[in-house]
Amino acid sequence: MSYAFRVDEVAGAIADPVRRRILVLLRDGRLTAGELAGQFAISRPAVSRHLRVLRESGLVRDELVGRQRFYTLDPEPFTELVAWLAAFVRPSGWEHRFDALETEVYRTRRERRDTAGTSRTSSPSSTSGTTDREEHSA
Amino acid sequence: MSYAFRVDEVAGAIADPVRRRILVLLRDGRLTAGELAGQFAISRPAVSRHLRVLRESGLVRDELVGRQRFYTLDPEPFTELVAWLAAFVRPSGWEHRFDALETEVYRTRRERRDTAGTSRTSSPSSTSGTTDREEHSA
DNA sequence: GGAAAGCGTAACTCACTGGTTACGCTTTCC
DNA sequence: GGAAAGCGTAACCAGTGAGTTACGCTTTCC
Repeated sequence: MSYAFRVDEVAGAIADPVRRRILVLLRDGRLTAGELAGQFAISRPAVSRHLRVLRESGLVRDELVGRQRFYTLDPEPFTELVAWLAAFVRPSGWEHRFDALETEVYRTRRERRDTAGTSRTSSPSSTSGTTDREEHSA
Repeated sequence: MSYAFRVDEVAGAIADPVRRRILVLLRDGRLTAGELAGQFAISRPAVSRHLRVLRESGLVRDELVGRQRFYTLDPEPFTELVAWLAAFVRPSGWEHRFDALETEVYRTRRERRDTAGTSRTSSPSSTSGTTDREEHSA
């Protein structure tokens, strides 16, 4: 028990390249909806909806300031997903170490708060690779 | 640079509840396609295609034995995804620790090999939750 | 050798997702 | 007060993804 409840939403949110790039952009500090949209070739409403998905999955938080809306990362869902993944990677007895990490993360999260940026540029990423199976095509 | 290349495929694969449950089932040891399909209410070909997605994302490996096909977990993509996620969670300077963990994981992975199971039962999981945003609906 | 078991694939349907344009609401500024 | 800025939402459309049934191939077993 414990983890693996919002995993569905969080994994789904992360599964999109645009949303992943939004998250990466937000890693350096908070940005407005307009600043984020400016980084993409797609329309502003499209980005707006991606932001909604990220909001609903809890990965970002929004704050309305005047007529602009600032978006910030919320590391908690990341932690949850990592926790779920850890069960597939841990050598058994891993979770203890993870919990320790989690504690530390929560601590330093506050320290990182209010470290806001304004406008920055970016660089695209994300590629794909092909796989071939062992026994399958043999 | 380093990680974040197969992230798209892996995240997409994990975003589906059926596939996640397959992974959970496989955590206790290898299972045949039929044994896996037997755990779901959906048709066998549907499960078969989920298995293909998991194969192509590298999360599982298959081995043909006679007329049955055994599926096994491959922890490596999990590790890659965790590495990508770590950048959002780490207190800075985290990656070193992660690399250490990764090393350890690879070591113990081999030890876990050949620990095959045959037939088991299961229990469903996965739920969802609603979120409400701070400033948004205010 | 032929029936049955075990799986994957093909063809098709239906729902969802991501994109676009049009629009409306709130805040700023002259 | 009215124009412009900043964003979200609605309505619509095309592509994708997950499910189904039908089918074909290989291996086992009598």
